[in-house]
Amino acid sequence: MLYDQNKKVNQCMPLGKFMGAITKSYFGALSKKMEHTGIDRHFSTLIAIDKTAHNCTQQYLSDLLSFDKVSMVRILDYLVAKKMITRSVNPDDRREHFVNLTKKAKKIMPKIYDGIKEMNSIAFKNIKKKDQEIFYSCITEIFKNVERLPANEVDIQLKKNKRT
Amino acid sequence: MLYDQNKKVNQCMPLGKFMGAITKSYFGALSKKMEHTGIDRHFSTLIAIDKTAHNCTQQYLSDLLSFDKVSMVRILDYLVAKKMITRSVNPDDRREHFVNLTKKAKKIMPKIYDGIKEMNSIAFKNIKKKDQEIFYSCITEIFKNVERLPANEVDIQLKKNKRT
DNA sequence: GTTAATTGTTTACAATGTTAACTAATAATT
DNA sequence: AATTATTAGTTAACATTGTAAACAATTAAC
Repeated sequence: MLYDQNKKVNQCMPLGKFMGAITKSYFGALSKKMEHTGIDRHFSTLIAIDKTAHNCTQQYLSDLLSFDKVSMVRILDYLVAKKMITRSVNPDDRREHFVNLTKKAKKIMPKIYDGIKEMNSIAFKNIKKKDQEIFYSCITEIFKNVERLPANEVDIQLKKNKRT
Repeated sequence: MLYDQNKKVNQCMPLGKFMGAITKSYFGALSKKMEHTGIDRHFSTLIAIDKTAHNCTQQYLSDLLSFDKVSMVRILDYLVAKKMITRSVNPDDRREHFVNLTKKAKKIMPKIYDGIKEMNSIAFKNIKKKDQEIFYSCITEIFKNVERLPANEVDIQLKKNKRT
Protein backbone atom coordinates (compact mmCIF):
# COMPACT_ATOMS: atom_id res chain seq x y z
CA MET A 1 0.00 0.00 0.00
CA LEU A 2 2.65 2.33 1.25
CA TYR A 3 4.04 3.05 -2.16
CA ASP A 4 1.81 4.64 -4.75
CA GLN A 5 -1.65 5.14 -3.35
CA ASN A 6 -0.86 8.58 -2.10
CA LYS A 7 2.29 10.24 -3.42
CA LYS A 8 1.73 13.26 -1.21
CA VAL A 9 2.09 11.06 1.86
CA ASN A 10 5.10 9.14 0.53
CA GLN A 11 7.21 12.21 -0.15
CA CYS A 12 7.52 13.26 3.47
CA MET A 13 7.77 9.81 5.03
CA PRO A 14 10.95 8.75 6.82
CA LEU A 15 13.16 6.79 4.46
CA GLY A 16 13.51 4.14 7.14
CA LYS A 17 9.81 3.35 6.88
CA PHE A 18 10.17 2.05 3.33
CA MET A 19 13.37 0.23 4.11
CA GLY A 20 11.77 -1.36 7.15
CA ALA A 21 8.73 -2.50 5.21
CA ILE A 22 10.91 -4.08 2.55
CA THR A 23 13.12 -5.71 5.18
CA LYS A 24 10.09 -7.28 6.83
CA SER A 25 8.56 -8.65 3.65
CA TYR A 26 11.91 -9.79 2.32
CA PHE A 27 12.83 -11.82 5.39
CA GLY A 28 9.30 -13.14 5.75
CA ALA A 29 9.46 -14.55 2.25
CA LEU A 30 13.03 -15.79 2.68
CA SER A 31 12.11 -17.65 5.87
CA LYS A 32 9.24 -19.29 4.08
CA LYS A 33 11.38 -20.21 1.10
CA MET A 34 14.07 -21.72 3.32
CA GLU A 35 11.75 -23.72 5.55
CA HIS A 36 12.82 -27.02 4.02
CA THR A 37 16.44 -26.49 5.16
CA GLY A 38 15.40 -26.67 8.82
CA ILE A 39 16.52 -23.13 9.62
CA ASP A 40 14.52 -20.00 9.01
CA ARG A 41 16.75 -17.16 10.25
CA HIS A 42 20.26 -15.79 10.58
CA PHE A 43 21.37 -16.66 7.08
CA SER A 44 23.64 -13.60 6.94
CA THR A 45 25.50 -14.89 9.97
CA LEU A 46 25.99 -18.29 8.36
CA ILE A 47 27.29 -16.65 5.21
CA ALA A 48 29.64 -14.44 7.17
CA ILE A 49 31.02 -17.49 8.96
CA ASP A 50 31.29 -19.39 5.68
CA LYS A 51 33.14 -16.57 3.94
CA THR A 52 35.51 -15.89 6.81
CA ALA A 53 38.50 -18.04 5.98
CA HIS A 54 39.84 -18.41 9.52
CA ASN A 55 39.84 -16.96 13.02
CA CYS A 56 36.14 -16.17 12.98
CA THR A 57 35.39 -14.86 16.47
CA GLN A 58 32.07 -13.63 17.83
CA GLN A 59 33.40 -10.11 18.14
CA TYR A 60 34.49 -10.17 14.51
CA LEU A 61 31.01 -11.30 13.45
CA SER A 62 29.36 -8.63 15.61
CA ASP A 63 31.37 -5.90 13.91
CA LEU A 64 30.92 -7.31 10.42
CA LEU A 65 27.17 -7.77 10.73
CA SER A 66 26.42 -4.79 12.98
CA PHE A 67 24.91 -6.89 15.74
CA ASP A 68 25.70 -6.14 19.37
CA LYS A 69 27.46 -8.96 21.15
CA VAL A 70 24.43 -10.00 23.19
CA SER A 71 22.36 -10.54 20.05
CA MET A 72 25.34 -12.34 18.56
CA VAL A 73 25.40 -14.80 21.46
CA ARG A 74 21.71 -15.50 20.95
CA ILE A 75 22.07 -15.97 17.22
CA LEU A 76 24.96 -18.36 17.70
CA ASP A 77 23.04 -20.24 20.41
CA TYR A 78 20.30 -20.70 17.83
CA LEU A 79 22.76 -21.93 15.21
CA VAL A 80 24.41 -24.30 17.70
CA ALA A 81 20.98 -25.68 18.63
CA LYS A 82 20.35 -26.26 14.92
CA LYS A 83 23.72 -28.02 14.72
CA MET A 84 24.97 -25.58 12.09
CA ILE A 85 28.04 -24.26 13.93
CA THR A 86 30.52 -25.13 16.65
CA ARG A 87 32.23 -22.84 19.13
CA SER A 88 35.82 -23.56 20.19
CA VAL A 89 38.18 -21.62 22.42
CA ASN A 90 41.15 -19.97 20.71
CA PRO A 91 44.19 -21.54 22.43
CA ASP A 92 46.28 -18.43 21.69
CA ASP A 93 43.78 -16.10 23.36
CA ARG A 94 41.49 -18.07 25.55
CA ARG A 95 38.97 -15.23 25.75
CA GLU A 96 38.06 -15.70 22.12
CA HIS A 97 35.78 -18.36 20.72
CA PHE A 98 36.23 -19.46 17.14
CA VAL A 99 33.04 -20.15 15.25
CA ASN A 100 32.97 -22.74 12.50
CA LEU A 101 30.38 -24.40 10.29
CA THR A 102 29.52 -28.05 10.88
CA LYS A 103 29.49 -30.60 8.09
CA LYS A 104 25.72 -30.39 8.10
CA ALA A 105 25.89 -26.64 7.55
CA LYS A 106 28.43 -26.95 4.74
CA LYS A 107 26.07 -29.29 3.00
CA ILE A 108 23.16 -26.86 3.34
CA MET A 109 25.04 -23.67 2.41
CA PRO A 110 24.55 -24.05 -1.37
CA LYS A 111 20.78 -24.12 -0.84
CA ILE A 112 21.05 -20.97 1.23
CA TYR A 113 23.10 -19.17 -1.40
CA ASP A 114 20.62 -20.25 -4.06
CA GLY A 115 17.63 -19.14 -2.00
CA ILE A 116 19.09 -15.72 -1.36
CA LYS A 117 20.12 -15.29 -4.98
CA GLU A 118 16.57 -16.17 -5.97
CA MET A 119 15.06 -13.78 -3.43
CA ASN A 120 17.36 -10.99 -4.60
CA SER A 121 16.36 -11.48 -8.21
CA ILE A 122 12.70 -11.50 -7.23
CA ALA A 123 13.29 -8.21 -5.44
CA PHE A 124 15.01 -6.71 -8.48
CA LYS A 125 12.45 -7.93 -10.98
CA ASN A 126 11.72 -5.30 -13.68
CA ILE A 127 14.69 -3.19 -12.63
CA LYS A 128 17.40 -2.54 -15.16
CA LYS A 129 20.92 -3.84 -14.42
CA LYS A 130 22.29 -0.31 -14.54
CA ASP A 131 19.68 0.93 -12.06
CA GLN A 132 20.42 -2.02 -9.81
CA GLU A 133 24.04 -0.91 -9.71
CA ILE A 134 23.05 2.63 -8.87
CA PHE A 135 20.72 1.27 -6.23
CA TYR A 136 23.51 -0.72 -4.61
CA SER A 137 25.90 2.21 -4.61
CA CYS A 138 23.14 4.31 -3.05
CA ILE A 139 22.45 1.94 -0.16
CA THR A 140 26.19 1.65 0.44
CA GLU A 141 26.44 5.43 0.66
CA ILE A 142 23.27 5.75 2.73
CA PHE A 143 24.55 3.16 5.15
CA LYS A 144 27.77 5.08 5.56
CA ASN A 145 25.86 8.32 6.09
CA VAL A 146 23.58 6.86 8.71
CA GLU A 147 25.77 4.31 10.43
CA ARG A 148 27.48 6.55 12.94
CA LEU A 149 24.89 9.14 13.85
CA PRO A 150 24.26 10.20 17.47
CA ALA A 151 21.93 7.37 18.48
CA ASN A 152 24.67 4.88 17.81
CA GLU A 153 27.45 6.82 19.47
CA VAL A 154 25.60 6.88 22.77
CA ASP A 155 27.11 3.57 23.84
CA ILE A 156 30.63 4.79 23.27
CA GLN A 157 30.06 8.05 25.08
CA LEU A 158 28.53 6.33 28.07
CA LYS A 159 31.57 4.10 28.36
CA LYS A 160 33.86 7.12 28.23
CA ASN A 161 31.85 8.98 30.85
CA LYS A 162 31.89 5.98 33.16
CA ARG A 163 35.64 5.90 33.13
CA THR A 164 35.97 9.34 34.76
CA MET B 1 31.30 -2.39 8.60
CA LEU B 2 28.91 -4.39 6.51
CA TYR B 3 29.47 -2.36 3.40
CA ASP B 4 32.93 -2.28 1.92
CA GLN B 5 35.31 -4.28 4.04
CA ASN B 6 34.73 -7.46 2.12
CA LYS B 7 32.99 -7.15 -1.22
CA LYS B 8 33.03 -10.91 -1.66
CA VAL B 9 30.81 -11.26 1.40
CA ASN B 10 28.50 -8.40 0.45
CA GLN B 11 27.66 -9.74 -2.98
CA CYS B 12 25.85 -12.83 -1.73
CA MET B 13 24.17 -11.28 1.31
CA PRO B 14 20.41 -11.02 1.49
CA LEU B 15 19.28 -7.61 0.34
CA GLY B 16 17.14 -7.36 3.46
CA LYS B 17 20.27 -7.38 5.63
CA PHE B 18 21.42 -4.02 4.24
CA MET B 19 17.95 -2.56 4.35
CA GLY B 20 17.53 -3.72 7.93
CA ALA B 21 20.84 -2.23 9.02
CA ILE B 22 19.95 1.10 7.46
CA THR B 23 16.47 1.01 9.00
CA LYS B 24 17.92 0.47 12.45
CA SER B 25 20.49 3.24 12.25
CA TYR B 26 18.05 5.62 10.60
CA PHE B 27 15.37 5.26 13.25
CA GLY B 28 17.92 5.28 16.03
CA ALA B 29 19.20 8.63 14.86
CA LEU B 30 15.70 9.96 14.20
CA SER B 31 14.56 9.05 17.72
CA LYS B 32 17.53 10.85 19.15
CA LYS B 33 16.96 13.90 16.98
CA MET B 34 13.28 14.09 17.95
CA GLU B 35 13.80 13.62 21.69
CA HIS B 36 12.93 17.25 22.42
CA THR B 37 9.41 16.82 20.97
CA GLY B 38 8.49 14.34 23.71
CA ILE B 39 7.87 11.45 21.32
CA ASP B 40 10.50 9.18 19.89
CA ARG B 41 8.59 6.73 17.67
CA HIS B 42 5.71 6.21 15.27
CA PHE B 43 6.27 9.36 13.27
CA SER B 44 5.03 7.68 10.09
CA THR B 45 1.72 7.01 11.78
CA LEU B 46 1.38 10.63 12.84
CA ILE B 47 2.12 11.76 9.30
CA ALA B 48 -0.38 9.32 7.84
CA ILE B 49 -3.04 10.66 10.21
CA ASP B 50 -2.08 14.23 9.43
CA LYS B 51 -2.23 13.69 5.68
CA THR B 52 -5.50 11.78 5.74
CA ALA B 53 -8.08 14.46 5.25
CA HIS B 54 -11.00 12.68 6.89
CA ASN B 55 -12.39 9.30 7.97
CA CYS B 56 -9.07 8.02 9.20
CA THR B 57 -9.84 4.63 10.73
CA GLN B 58 -7.42 2.19 12.30
CA GLN B 59 -7.97 -0.33 9.54
CA TYR B 60 -7.16 2.32 6.95
CA LEU B 61 -3.94 3.16 8.76
CA SER B 62 -3.02 -0.52 9.08
CA ASP B 63 -3.34 -0.98 5.32
CA LEU B 64 -1.58 2.25 4.44
CA LEU B 65 1.36 1.65 6.74
CA SER B 66 1.54 -2.15 6.47
CA PHE B 67 1.05 -2.75 10.16
CA ASP B 68 -1.21 -5.51 11.40
CA LYS B 69 -4.14 -4.29 13.43
CA VAL B 70 -2.75 -5.46 16.77
CA SER B 71 0.41 -3.41 16.30
CA MET B 72 -1.78 -0.54 15.16
CA VAL B 73 -3.73 -0.67 18.42
CA ARG B 74 -0.50 -0.54 20.36
CA ILE B 75 0.92 2.33 18.35
CA LEU B 76 -2.27 4.33 18.79
CA ASP B 77 -2.32 3.53 22.52
CA TYR B 78 1.16 5.03 22.67
CA LEU B 79 0.09 8.13 20.77
CA VAL B 80 -3.00 8.55 22.96
CA ALA B 81 -0.81 8.27 26.08
CA LYS B 82 1.40 10.99 24.60
CA LYS B 83 -1.73 13.09 24.01
CA MET B 84 -1.01 13.27 20.28
CA ILE B 85 -4.25 11.71 18.99
CA THR B 86 -7.85 11.04 19.93
CA ARG B 87 -10.06 8.10 19.03
CA SER B 88 -13.76 8.61 18.38
CA VAL B 89 -16.45 6.19 17.26
CA ASN B 90 -17.83 6.73 13.76
CA PRO B 91 -21.56 7.35 14.30
CA ASP B 92 -22.33 5.98 10.83
CA ASP B 93 -20.53 2.68 11.49
CA ARG B 94 -20.02 2.21 15.16
CA ARG B 95 -17.40 -0.51 14.60
CA GLU B 96 -14.99 2.06 13.25
CA HIS B 97 -12.91 4.47 15.29
CA PHE B 98 -11.80 7.72 13.73
CA VAL B 99 -8.32 8.83 14.62
CA ASN B 100 -7.46 12.52 14.78
CA LEU B 101 -4.53 14.68 15.82
CA THR B 102 -4.82 16.76 18.96
CA LYS B 103 -3.96 20.47 19.04
CA LYS B 104 -0.73 19.56 20.75
CA ALA B 105 0.17 17.22 17.87
CA LYS B 106 -0.70 19.79 15.22
CA LYS B 107 1.68 22.17 16.89
CA ILE B 108 4.48 19.61 16.92
CA MET B 109 3.99 18.28 13.37
CA PRO B 110 6.16 20.93 11.68
CA LYS B 111 9.09 19.90 13.86
CA ILE B 112 8.51 16.29 12.87
CA TYR B 113 8.41 17.11 9.16
CA ASP B 114 11.59 19.14 9.54
CA GLY B 115 13.35 16.41 11.46
CA ILE B 116 12.49 13.78 8.87
CA LYS B 117 13.48 16.04 6.02
CA GLU B 118 16.79 16.63 7.74
CA MET B 119 17.33 12.92 8.36
CA ASN B 120 16.52 12.12 4.75
CA SER B 121 19.01 14.65 3.46
CA ILE B 122 21.65 13.28 5.82
CA ALA B 123 20.94 9.83 4.42
CA PHE B 124 21.27 11.09 0.83
CA LYS B 125 24.42 13.11 1.41
CA ASN B 126 26.87 12.83 -1.50
CA ILE B 127 24.26 11.19 -3.71
CA LYS B 128 23.32 12.94 -6.94
CA LYS B 129 19.71 14.09 -7.36
CA LYS B 130 19.31 11.89 -10.39
CA ASP B 131 20.58 8.83 -8.52
CA GLN B 132 18.24 9.65 -5.64
CA GLU B 133 15.34 9.50 -8.05
CA ILE B 134 16.49 6.17 -9.42
CA PHE B 135 16.92 4.95 -5.87
CA TYR B 136 13.35 5.92 -4.99
CA SER B 137 11.91 4.26 -8.05
CA CYS B 138 13.94 1.16 -7.19
CA ILE B 139 12.64 0.84 -3.64
CA THR B 140 9.11 1.41 -4.89
CA GLU B 141 9.55 -1.42 -7.37
CA ILE B 142 11.31 -3.67 -4.86
CA PHE B 143 8.53 -3.10 -2.36
CA LYS B 144 5.97 -4.12 -4.95
CA ASN B 145 8.00 -7.21 -5.84
CA VAL B 146 8.37 -8.31 -2.27
CA GLU B 147 5.16 -7.14 -0.66
CA ARG B 148 2.94 -10.08 -1.51
CA LEU B 149 5.22 -13.08 -1.43
CA PRO B 150 4.22 -16.35 0.29
CA ALA B 151 5.13 -15.42 3.86
CA ASN B 152 2.65 -12.58 3.79
CA GLU B 153 -0.14 -14.52 2.17
CA VAL B 154 -0.15 -17.04 4.96
CA ASP B 155 -2.57 -14.96 7.02
CA ILE B 156 -5.05 -14.74 4.21
CA GLN B 157 -4.84 -18.41 3.39
CA LEU B 158 -5.34 -19.41 6.98
CA LYS B 159 -8.42 -17.27 7.20
CA LYS B 160 -9.77 -18.81 4.03
CA ASN B 161 -9.11 -22.31 5.28
CA LYS B 162 -10.83 -21.56 8.54
CA ARG B 163 -13.90 -20.41 6.74
CA THR B 164 -14.47 -23.81 5.16
C1' DG C 1 -33.90 -13.45 12.07
C1' DT C 2 -30.03 -16.13 11.74
C1' DT C 3 -25.40 -16.36 10.00
C1' DA C 4 -21.23 -14.33 8.35
C1' DA C 5 -17.96 -10.73 8.11
C1' DT C 6 -15.66 -6.56 9.87
C1' DT C 7 -13.53 -3.37 13.39
C1' DG C 8 -11.15 -3.04 17.16
C1' DT C 9 -9.42 -5.05 21.65
C1' DT C 10 -7.11 -8.22 24.78
C1' DT C 11 -4.09 -11.91 25.91
C1' DA C 12 -0.23 -14.81 25.23
C1' DC C 13 4.06 -15.95 23.35
C1' DA C 14 8.27 -15.66 20.52
C1' DA C 15 12.00 -12.81 18.69
C1' DT C 16 14.83 -8.90 19.05
C1' DG C 17 17.22 -4.67 21.04
C1' DT C 18 19.35 -2.61 24.98
C1' DT C 19 21.45 -2.11 29.43
C1' DA C 20 23.88 -3.75 33.33
C1' DA C 21 26.37 -6.94 35.87
C1' DC C 22 29.35 -10.67 35.67
C1' DT C 23 33.42 -14.28 34.68
C1' DA C 24 37.62 -15.34 32.59
C1' DA C 25 41.54 -13.99 30.24
C1' DT C 26 44.83 -10.75 28.52
C1' DA C 27 47.18 -6.13 28.25
C1' DA C 28 48.97 -2.07 30.38
C1' DT C 29 50.96 0.44 34.21
C1' DT C 30 53.67 1.20 37.82
C1' DA D 1 55.35 -8.89 40.18
C1' DA D 2 51.16 -6.85 41.58
C1' DT D 3 47.61 -3.98 40.54
C1' DT D 4 44.53 -2.03 37.26
C1' DA D 5 42.18 -1.68 32.92
C1' DT D 6 40.46 -3.75 28.89
C1' DT D 7 38.46 -7.35 26.06
C1' DA D 8 35.51 -11.59 24.79
C1' DG D 9 31.81 -13.74 25.89
C1' DT D 10 27.77 -14.83 28.92
C1' DT D 11 23.64 -14.13 31.68
C1' DA D 12 19.67 -11.68 33.39
C1' DA D 13 16.22 -8.15 33.18
C1' DC D 14 13.33 -5.30 30.67
C1' DA D 15 11.11 -2.87 26.65
C1' DT D 16 9.49 -3.23 21.97
C1' DT D 17 7.68 -5.55 18.17
C1' DG D 18 5.43 -9.39 15.42
C1' DT D 19 2.08 -12.94 15.30
C1' DA D 20 -1.84 -15.90 16.53
C1' DA D 21 -6.03 -16.81 18.80
C1' DA D 22 -10.10 -15.62 21.04
C1' DC D 23 -13.40 -12.20 21.94
C1' DA D 24 -17.22 -8.20 21.92
C1' DA D 25 -19.69 -5.07 19.33
C1' DT D 26 -21.51 -3.86 15.15
C1' DT D 27 -22.92 -4.28 10.48
C1' DA D 28 -23.85 -6.98 6.10
C1' DA D 29 -25.72 -10.90 3.74
C1' DC D 30 -28.92 -14.41 3.17
